[in-house]
Amino acid sequence: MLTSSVENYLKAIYYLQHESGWANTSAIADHMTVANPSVTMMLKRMAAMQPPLISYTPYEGARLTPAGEKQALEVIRVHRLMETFLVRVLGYTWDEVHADADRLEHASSPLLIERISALLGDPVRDPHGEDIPDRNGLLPNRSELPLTNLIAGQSGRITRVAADRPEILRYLGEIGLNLDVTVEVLEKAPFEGPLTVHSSESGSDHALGREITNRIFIDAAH
Amino acid sequence: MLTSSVENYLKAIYYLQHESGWANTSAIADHMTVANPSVTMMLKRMAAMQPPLISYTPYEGARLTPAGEKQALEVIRVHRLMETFLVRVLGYTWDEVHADADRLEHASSPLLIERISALLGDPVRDPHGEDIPDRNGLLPNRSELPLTNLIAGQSGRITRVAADRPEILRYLGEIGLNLDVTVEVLEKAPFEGPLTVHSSESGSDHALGREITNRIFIDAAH
DNA sequence: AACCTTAATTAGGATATGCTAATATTATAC
DNA sequence: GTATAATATTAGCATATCCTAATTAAGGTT
Repeated sequence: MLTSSVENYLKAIYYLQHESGWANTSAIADHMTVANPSVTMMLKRMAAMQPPLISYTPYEGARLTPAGEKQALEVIRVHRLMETFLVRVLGYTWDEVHADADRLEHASSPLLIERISALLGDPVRDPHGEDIPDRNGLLPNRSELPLTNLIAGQSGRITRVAADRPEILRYLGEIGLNLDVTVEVLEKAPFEGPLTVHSSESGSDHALGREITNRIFIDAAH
Repeated sequence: MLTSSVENYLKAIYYLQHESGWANTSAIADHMTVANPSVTMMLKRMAAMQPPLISYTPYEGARLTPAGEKQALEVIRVHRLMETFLVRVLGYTWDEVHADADRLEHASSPLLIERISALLGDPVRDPHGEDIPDRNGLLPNRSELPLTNLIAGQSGRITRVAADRPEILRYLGEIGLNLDVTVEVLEKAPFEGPLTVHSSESGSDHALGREITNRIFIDAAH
């Protein structure tokens, strides 16, 4: 069985690899709030495991092997199931779930995971709209685009909010930007400036910087 | 914050102290399936903590300080809440809960604990009939006696089953010896021999050794 | 092509937890 | 009251994970 630490590295590498195709030492260190040498050590260990979880090229970085990706998807499945459970069963808000899910994900037996999934009706989306891998690690293909990509006058349904900081999630919830809400872009300031959007839920308008609108995703199926 | 390891030692010391008034090195080592020297080391560390969790006398053993007892009761509270949750919400049987609760108890935030307790209606008894300490670590006083102490012809309600091994719990469940079931002692063999008991739940009779009947408790309020 | 910057690695150490083998202490038995 | 058995501790070592400081490698500049 993998240690929690290894599971956390797997998650980090998975995310970085899916953002930029490659996970280098500093990026992992940043993502995990850990010093660089700790990452180097761990990458070597993970590459030396039987079977190897990553392939590692010094001075370049790491990529998940198929075995590593399978494990990473399992951890992500549990994390997202836990977040869903915390919101749906225990009444957490979407900004409260992350830290607790992070701990629970390392303390879950296969039985617990199955029971939680069944209790929730085998959910496919967590409280932030992230896909929940199924038992086999399969993710649905979705078509969505960042809110930033809409032009003024366009509107769409929020399918995912990939904000990492709880404060941002709380703020978005407060101004009515929740999952499945329809938003309309009223104005898009030039020079990479903010977007002014209207929430159908709250009925109010708000200006949002692009660091945020890049992380709010809209159904592209229209 | 305490590590899981320290939390486990606290639990072990608490149990041993309540069984025999004192927790010595070997007993702790046995209870935790760990080598003796590991225990000695840990006891020293726990006695040196600020505030000390135990008082430790070399070659004698350990006792919880008030601070240690408070922490131990908190861990036990979480453990028993988790067991209750696993049974009531996730449909575990009483023999399946222990290992999972053992891991979850170390991964629970204060918020999680409060929410679970509230969801369950602040339960006071876990699936084995063990008392759940309240938020302040207080335990109700109960009057109960081991099934062994009944004489032939007496009957009573099962209030607690302190069997540690899951196989025993499973067996007891199968023959209808569950919490709150009324049992009658039909026969009590001499020379510390087995008791033959009748379960009102299953309607069947079974002979049980005293290692088991010592761990089944009956309401003494009658 | 030598130089500099940035990023990554190695060197050396710390902490928490476990182990086995060797030693010391306490308790028991004559 | 000494010898022995049972129990506990110390010594020495291992692993997983983290750290800081020093060194090395890679990539871009002149």
